[in-house]
Amino acid sequence: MLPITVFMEVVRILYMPAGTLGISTKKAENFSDWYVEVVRKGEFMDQRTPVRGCDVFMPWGYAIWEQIMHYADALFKEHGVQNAYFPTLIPESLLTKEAEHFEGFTPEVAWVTEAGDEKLAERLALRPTSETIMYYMYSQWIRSYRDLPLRINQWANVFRWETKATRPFLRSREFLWQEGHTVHATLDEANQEVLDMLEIYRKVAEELLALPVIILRRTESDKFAGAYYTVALEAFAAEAGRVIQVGTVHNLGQNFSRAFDIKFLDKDGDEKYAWQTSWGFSTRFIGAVLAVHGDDRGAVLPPRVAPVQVIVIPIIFKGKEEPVLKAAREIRDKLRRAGIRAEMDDRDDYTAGWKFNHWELKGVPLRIEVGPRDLEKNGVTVARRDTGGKKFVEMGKIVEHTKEILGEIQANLYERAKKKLDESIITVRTMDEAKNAVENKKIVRAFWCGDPECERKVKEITGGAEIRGTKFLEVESADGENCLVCGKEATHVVYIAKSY
RNA sequence: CGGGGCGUGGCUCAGCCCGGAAGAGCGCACGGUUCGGGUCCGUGAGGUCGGCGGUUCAAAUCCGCCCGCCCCGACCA
Repeated sequence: MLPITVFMEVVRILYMPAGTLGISTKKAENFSDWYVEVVRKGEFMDQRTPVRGCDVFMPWGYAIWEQIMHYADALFKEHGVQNAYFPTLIPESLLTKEAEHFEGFTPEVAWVTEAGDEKLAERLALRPTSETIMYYMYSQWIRSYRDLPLRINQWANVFRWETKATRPFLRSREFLWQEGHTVHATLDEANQEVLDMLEIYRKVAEELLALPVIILRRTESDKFAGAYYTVALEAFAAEAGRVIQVGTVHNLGQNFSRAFDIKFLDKDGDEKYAWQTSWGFSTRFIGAVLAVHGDDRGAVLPPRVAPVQVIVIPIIFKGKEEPVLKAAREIRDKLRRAGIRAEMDDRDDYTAGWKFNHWELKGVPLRIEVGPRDLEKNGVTVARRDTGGKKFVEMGKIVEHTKEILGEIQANLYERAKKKLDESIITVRTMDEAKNAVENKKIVRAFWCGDPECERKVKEITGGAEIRGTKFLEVESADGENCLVCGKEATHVVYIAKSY
């Protein structure tokens, strides 16, 4: 049984024309090419648009975003967050109000300068983020401590006019995201909000998307422009040796409330500036899912986020169509009634083998093959995407079995990625070791004195890797250790990696 | 912004050096055949050869300028 399967697989690969069908690049050999191919052949995104970096989220890619929105939105609302929508256009005078914020964003802001024949009196920015427009409104809404906490989220598009080459989902000029903006009476509350949001983001990453993350507090030089401090969640594309920031939570302190005059009358009768947080994740999450879980056959979607969890494929033989189609339809319907997102591919212009490959490219977690041979034995063949394993399942146990396997796949994808992440973190004490580890696609764990000059040297010496920050939820001690750059007493345990 | 490479049907590319009727594979349409890992056969549609200018009887091919894209550097929420 096994040797025949292996033999067939070898034959299949040998005769597969290069570059036309399936994924022609190996993930481990050329990650960048592999990634772009997965995105395109899986029909997640189309970059052949008239404006570079403003790409199309195709139905299959957008459906994943819908799943993410659905899941996260429920958690937000449970936490007391309300959705609203603010304008896309932000006048320059508003964007410049918080100096550090503006300086950070100005290199990548796209501007509207004309309308009809008229040149605008003031140019308008296509929002790169919405702190300024939202806080302009907040200052008009907030008067008393009774108005707090205020928690508003918006699902929106934003523009960041990157000069650098774009990568589908991971870096583009227009993308979709959610941005939450909260206002609190005290710093303690704002700090607690940061913790609460990190936990929600962790759930989205780890529990929905099966993406293990490291949660790091950004260095001063790397924090959000205008923030008091920034914490980010990093996923890890092992084959690329790069971390992917999939979510970020900022404690804004009072920087924006002072710039935008967000004041409230507190219980004690004193007028005070508010404490704020903002947090966001974007469609980059989708890129991280593809990059982390995908394999040499295409995308591998975690069941909880897969738009289609089970694809039922009837194996049609001439003259025997009816029983097979009928059984396939019944199985699909039964799965749907059990709350499973199931579809049937009964197109008669594609062969079964073609469909297997097609749905594997798209990353559907489970495939159920219904053919005459299966029906004779009163069952179906079930193939899982993560391991490639096939199994015969009796007709009466399909729903139960499907539920079980989908759960196993979800867990397996997380465990697999978690193992790769953990094994990739290497503690080093010298720059030579750090450089070497980065070149070997590792995440460096090292000790640092806190000097920005040493931070700059890390990037220079490693050829682009940066200090991504220190662990936020757990304290790691640097006692007795020395800075990997200057050798002085270390004060931080930091993580260093190349990133997307 | 500096260095290198590339622009030819939807996709991947050949043709260019050495000027002489725009090609292949895949995809697409139609007909048949097949369907348990990208079936096979036939017919067909589809291209301002990135743009402008020059040389020439004749330019995808040679020359100049411009535009776009990719890679390597510098910069970067």
